[in-house]
Amino acid sequence: MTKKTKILLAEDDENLGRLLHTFLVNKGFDAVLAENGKIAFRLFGEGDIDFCIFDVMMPEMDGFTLAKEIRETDKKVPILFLTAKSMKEDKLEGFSIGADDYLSKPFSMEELLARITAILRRIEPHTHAESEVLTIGTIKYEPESRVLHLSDGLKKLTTKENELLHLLVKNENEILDRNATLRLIWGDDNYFNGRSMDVYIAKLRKLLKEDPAIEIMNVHGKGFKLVAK
Amino acid sequence: MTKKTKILLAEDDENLGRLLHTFLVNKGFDAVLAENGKIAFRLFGEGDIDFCIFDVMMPEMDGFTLAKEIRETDKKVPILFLTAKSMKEDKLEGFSIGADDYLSKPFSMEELLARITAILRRIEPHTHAESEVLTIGTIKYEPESRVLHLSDGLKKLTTKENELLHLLVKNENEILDRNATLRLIWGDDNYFNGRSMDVYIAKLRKLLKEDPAIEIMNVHGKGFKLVAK
DNA sequence: TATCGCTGTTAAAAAAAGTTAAGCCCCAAC
DNA sequence: GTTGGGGCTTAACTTTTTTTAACAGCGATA
Repeated sequence: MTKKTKILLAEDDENLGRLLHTFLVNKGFDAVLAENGKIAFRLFGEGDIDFCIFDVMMPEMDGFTLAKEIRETDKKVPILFLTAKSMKEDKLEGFSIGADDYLSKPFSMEELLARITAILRRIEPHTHAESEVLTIGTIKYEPESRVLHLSDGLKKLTTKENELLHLLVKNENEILDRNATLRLIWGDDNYFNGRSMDVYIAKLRKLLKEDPAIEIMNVHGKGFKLVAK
Repeated sequence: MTKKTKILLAEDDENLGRLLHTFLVNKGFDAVLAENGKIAFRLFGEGDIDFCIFDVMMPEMDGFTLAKEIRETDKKVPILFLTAKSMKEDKLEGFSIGADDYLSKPFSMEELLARITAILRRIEPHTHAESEVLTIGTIKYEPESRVLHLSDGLKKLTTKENELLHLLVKNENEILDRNATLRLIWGDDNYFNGRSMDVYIAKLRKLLKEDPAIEIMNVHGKGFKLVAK
């Protein structure tokens, strides 16, 4: 049994939001509805989102800004924008951010479904995570169940350990921006959260120490980078 | 080891061109710089180009004409345009030709890099990890893991040491422009960053001292040049 | 050769990150 | 309601990395 595709839906119009949510759940998706961009960003940080549908115009944080923030730490998750009308400017801006598709209101539910399935089909099959098992060097890691397979048994990670490690692994060999990570996991990139993050980096290094090929390296003033030779 | 992505860069502004070229090479791409559209077109005919970045306004042959010519024989190679300012007309014309993205000057290097990787991700599943081992004289150097193999053991380089050395090695026997390097690594070519760079040059000289054939020589008023006799 | 800007070098200061432990808060068990 | 443990944050201290300062030497140019 494969895991359901989890869709993050950001729509401020209450009626449309509920309608979409119900439709998606009916079609077999696991959908979460956020009423504005800020809430959506927080939800993205928590859950394991497979797909995004963002209304462009929303209060608090618009769809484009939201997408930009998310792209700081996740370069792959598909994003589909909903625009109020056929706006060429918006389309251009959206595609440059890394949008996967567009839908101009009004649209039919069937059309939306067609776009979603089309995007999901052309993405690597393993991307819709079905209790995925990742590999860090020689160590197995299951982000869903927050378990690390160490030589002396299983290690159950805490929420923060898991969120940080998952981000590092997803961005393997790339710099994980310090402030973007803080905003995503801690909600704010202030000094103390930064120190907290450093403490977690130390924890993770200790856990991953058993494979000497794994290194969480610091990039001074920028962030951290996970490399496994 | 995977083949590097070869980028054709057409930019008539010499400073920007070199900066872009250096940046792209530093980021692990195989980049070729053309100073106008005609030269770029000839280069495209010779090498097998994986990616194009064209300035819209250039002498001899502008970016759009160049793209049209190339699209005659190649419908797939990604093309990213650089526009002088946010020009809506140009954007529309470019997309109709088959542009993949746009960037309006001024833009940040990081933004450019983000766009390129976003497009490459769409085109083909791409492998980023390539653990290259470079050689400076008799000294082995691994820029990815920031390690220098010295006679008295491994030396882990700091972020800045590594960035600077990597640039020097990639430009071996060529002058590494002082200001371009400063903008690339330090983000700004002001006086203090310049002094900081000089300090790092001194550090690197000390590290590489064990091979007398290696020299980081100064080119007064221009920059530095790494030579290994 | 006098001068001024550029570079070489070392040391001190400042900023960022590594580490360990103490403190706090929430929640569940008693 | 109290207690205790787990998880996270804050604190304190250390180390590393980077920047700034200070001074000496060098190079081009008048």
